[in-house]
Amino acid sequence: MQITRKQEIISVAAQLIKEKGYNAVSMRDIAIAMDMKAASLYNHIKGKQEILATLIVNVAEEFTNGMKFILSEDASALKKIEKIIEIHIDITVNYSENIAALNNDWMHLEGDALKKVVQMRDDYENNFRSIIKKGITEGDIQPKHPEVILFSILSTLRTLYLWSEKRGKMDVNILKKDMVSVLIKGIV
Amino acid sequence: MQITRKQEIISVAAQLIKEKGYNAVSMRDIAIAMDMKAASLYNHIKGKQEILATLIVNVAEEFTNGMKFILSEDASALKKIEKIIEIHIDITVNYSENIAALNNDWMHLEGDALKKVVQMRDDYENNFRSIIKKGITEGDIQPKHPEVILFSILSTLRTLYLWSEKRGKMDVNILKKDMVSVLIKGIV
DNA sequence: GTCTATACCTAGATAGAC
DNA sequence: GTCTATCTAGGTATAGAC
Repeated sequence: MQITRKQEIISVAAQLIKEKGYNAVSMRDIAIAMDMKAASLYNHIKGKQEILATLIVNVAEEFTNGMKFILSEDASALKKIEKIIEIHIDITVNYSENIAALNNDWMHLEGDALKKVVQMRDDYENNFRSIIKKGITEGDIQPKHPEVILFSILSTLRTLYLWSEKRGKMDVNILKKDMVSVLIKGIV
Repeated sequence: MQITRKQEIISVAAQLIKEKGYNAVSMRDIAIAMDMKAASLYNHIKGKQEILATLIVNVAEEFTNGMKFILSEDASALKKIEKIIEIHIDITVNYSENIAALNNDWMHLEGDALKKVVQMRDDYENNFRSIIKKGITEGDIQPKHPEVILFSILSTLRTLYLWSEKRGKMDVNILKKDMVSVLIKGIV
């Protein structure tokens, strides 16, 4: 698997989009970072939208596949939540720029890509919510409002990408262990 | 305190910026939402930057004042963290659009406003970090990596604004109670 | 205080030479 | 595959009439 010029462009663009947001990055900015002219980009990609759609759909599918795997396993609700946390950390390590785009620029997607991503996101949240509710009825999880639990865990996991710089300083497995502990058992 | 036309413009712009982001909202968009022409906006504001700076600096100062109050109080680290959670919820209820701008568009600030906001943010995080560390040395808080604790709580609190629509369905005090419980004691 | 008109710039994208 | 040149649309902002 060698890197194509197209992948290179998308990768360079991803960095810029993570830092400034989709609308603040121009095709000329991307071209400068690639050391070429903006017009030349169009020999490799159809347009700016294709970059955004590729970044977001790719990582959204990672999460969807991860959730599919978790649902297929026979485990307690609590174990499944732990697994969700670990999957988020793993995906964040490999796709931090894509996650930034997914979090911050999904609303700038157009057409079918927008519909698809919104649908995947809804499905993901619904599956997560069901696992939490199951954990509550089974007595493994505190009977707090499920939305509060869902939201507090998910908001932490979704913004993990902001840590991608600091990540080098901390081993991924230690991060997983501490993060699982803090999110599940709290801090006291 | 009657609402000036300037405040009205900033308020209308804040809604749009929350939904689409600063760079995706044009002066023409704001003018249409105000039912006037773009040129007329300039009789009330200096430019688009002023809108962003007002939104972000105002809410950043709320957090700074909240933290100042907490630091002045004589309470345990754990009580102070509870208070921080409550303050975030209170500010989110009143400034959800401003928080969206602070979270997503702070990097589009220019000049002194940018410097000021970044400084306030750093100070806030440092104060929060110190409280967590104090709680750990005093034995009130689990000896997990302080950055993990800081990050997991703060990321949840910072994205609370995404709940502003659902908020109506849930009483603020119940939300506070559950959120404090989930973030402090965990979910098990 | 709002309007029309417009200046000036930068955006995404295409055409066609090399 | 990359370039120069260019098109068209839309951006922020100003000038000046009313």
